[in-house]
Amino acid sequence: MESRKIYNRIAILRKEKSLTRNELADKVGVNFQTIGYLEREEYNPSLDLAFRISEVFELPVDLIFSTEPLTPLSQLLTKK
Amino acid sequence: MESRKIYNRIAILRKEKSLTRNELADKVGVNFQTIGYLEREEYNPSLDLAFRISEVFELPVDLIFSTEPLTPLSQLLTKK
DNA sequence: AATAAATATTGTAAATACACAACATTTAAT
DNA sequence: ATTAAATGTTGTGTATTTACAATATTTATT
Repeated sequence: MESRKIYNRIAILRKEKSLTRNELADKVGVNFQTIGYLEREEYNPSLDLAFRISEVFELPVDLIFSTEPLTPLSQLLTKK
Repeated sequence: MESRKIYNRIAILRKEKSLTRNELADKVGVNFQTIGYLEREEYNPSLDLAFRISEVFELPVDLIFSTEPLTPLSQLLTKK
């Protein structure tokens, strides 16, 4: 199908919680190197993995992942 | 990682719009048989495909897909 | 500056997603 | 009841996701 690249906020969200990739990987249930691949956006997560990450961060999938390059989360909070 | 099964509302949403699988497949940009696989939940879509479907239906990913078996959408609209 | 911890890179292998084809079955329309 | 359209089933092939290992590089800590 020629899959589009999906952008994500994993690295920022992980740092907000002061987690290492290893720690996040444990919570999510994947290899720590998989977190690396995702943060570098070298490949897209499966839908299940996206959901696992969304559960760990307690945020909807659409807030963490996007088909468009991501602006900093803080920017989303400003009035306009 | 042992991927969990993801449930979805594709069939209902498609029927609400009176689309055939072929028509939905065209909009989404996949083979019509892929829509079949997804509706039967025989495999999970990639994250990109989930986003494409979410774009076609103009609904967030989390409303269409879930790690839990899905209740009818109508039920979501009732007070309680 | 030396060390340790974290992250990046490269490579191999397995599982899953997706395309596509051919045929069977079900559903809808006349 | 026929026919046509839609959906299901089975199978093969390719691409992508993930695991894991080994080593290199970067960043933090002392």
